[in-house]
Amino acid sequence: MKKKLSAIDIEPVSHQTMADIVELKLLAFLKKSAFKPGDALPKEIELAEALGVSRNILREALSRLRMLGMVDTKKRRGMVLSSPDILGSLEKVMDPLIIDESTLQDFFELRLTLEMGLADILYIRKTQTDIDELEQIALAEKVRDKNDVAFRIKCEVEFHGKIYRMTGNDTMQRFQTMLLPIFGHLVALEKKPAGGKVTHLDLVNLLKNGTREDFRKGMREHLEHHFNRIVK
Amino acid sequence: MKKKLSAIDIEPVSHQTMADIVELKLLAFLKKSAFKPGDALPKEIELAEALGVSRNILREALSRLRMLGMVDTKKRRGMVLSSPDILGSLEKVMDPLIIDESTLQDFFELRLTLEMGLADILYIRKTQTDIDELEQIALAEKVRDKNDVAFRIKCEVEFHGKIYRMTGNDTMQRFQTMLLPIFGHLVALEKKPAGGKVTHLDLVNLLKNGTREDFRKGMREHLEHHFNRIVK
DNA sequence: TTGTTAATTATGTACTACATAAGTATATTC
DNA sequence: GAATATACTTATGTAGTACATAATTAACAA
Repeated sequence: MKKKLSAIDIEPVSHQTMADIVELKLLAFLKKSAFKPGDALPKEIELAEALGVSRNILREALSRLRMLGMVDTKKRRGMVLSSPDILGSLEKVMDPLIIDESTLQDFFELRLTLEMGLADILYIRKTQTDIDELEQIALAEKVRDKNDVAFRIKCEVEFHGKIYRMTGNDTMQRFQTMLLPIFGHLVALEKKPAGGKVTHLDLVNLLKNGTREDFRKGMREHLEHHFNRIVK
Repeated sequence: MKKKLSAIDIEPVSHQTMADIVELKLLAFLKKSAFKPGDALPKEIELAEALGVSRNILREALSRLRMLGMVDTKKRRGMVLSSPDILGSLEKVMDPLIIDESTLQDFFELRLTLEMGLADILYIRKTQTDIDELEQIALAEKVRDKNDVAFRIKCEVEFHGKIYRMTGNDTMQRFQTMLLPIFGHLVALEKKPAGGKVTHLDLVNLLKNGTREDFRKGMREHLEHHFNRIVK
């Protein structure tokens, strides 16, 4: 899905700032030095002197690492390396209005790909309790007018969200939650509601009685109209 | 895959720093104010005054947004909003040694899920040229000793990497590249090589002559020993 | 041992000063 | 008067100093 945004596709000269360089050096330092989460790091003044920059600059770089969750600082105690919150930074920039079109499309496809690949893990981890809950969600959809757009979207989010939760994979679930706005943004551009032939309730029944591949085929048909958006 | 790392699973008091707050305010400001990429932003001093913080703090927050690729700054010209490099920040923290065990496992599963879901997009976008190239890669594997670990890993990376490229989805491809170290890290812990029954060459043939579902089943068997790692 | 107080110290914040690069205006030349 | 050269202006980039704040340690008292 490469897309040239301008006729002159040339990279501007990289004017790296000191903070950029220090950031990279710190990242390399942390990874290379075999620090483990919890290990204490040198204090700011020492680092600044070692790097030959002002404390200001060092703090700009550290501030970035702090945002990534790579280091944790407390007063007097100093800095310690910590396990970064991988998806945290992703969540911050996930805004359909800011992300460019082609990347949006990429994430749309990524989401569909995940949805099609879920069956395997789902059939390893699914429990009767989960299936019952999923059925409740699917049943709840029928009580209201299907022309109520907000309600329909809410049902979609709830149902597919539950499926992701059923994988027992927190990261996957968070990832899906992040992709929701993008999905909504793109789908909102569509003309008509266009639900697939296979309903949520059908999927629940497949999950109950069908094989992994039955479920996957059902999911594919359920998502059919989304796949139609993908161009060659 | 939730996992308690310590007996005392309690969240430490959140002592937000000014930079944290300013960062959040800026993010909200940028998203809410309906800025579009390319739009000029207020200058540092004005922003600092408006927020009631020193220029130092503001710059720490701005530095974070710059790292995310959300804003771009040039001297004298000021700051402009830009389309962030979504995966850029992810790449920085993707280090198997730093990420905690349960998240590593999550990403491992995420990768398998993607791999199983690829068939759909692959069958939309595949071209004869791509299939030929993939076949070349698969054929090249047979010329060398299969006990050469480094070579085997190289083949794996090349083959699966090519498949991701064939989706035409840059984001997906970058994502997969990021996941490679994690995959390697976890697989390195395994005792024996343990290749699946379905070889790369088999997959190529399925791609040539088989249906989407044929290919997917082949992929499943190819990854079978990885799926065995997934516990209930 | 427990609780209180004081000293210590590394991070957090503010402010000032100046360097640098990129526009803008002015002057010079033909 | 148009083109070039020069000086000026301005917003970001970097450095340095000063002090506030909170957490740790040490000393002391109950």
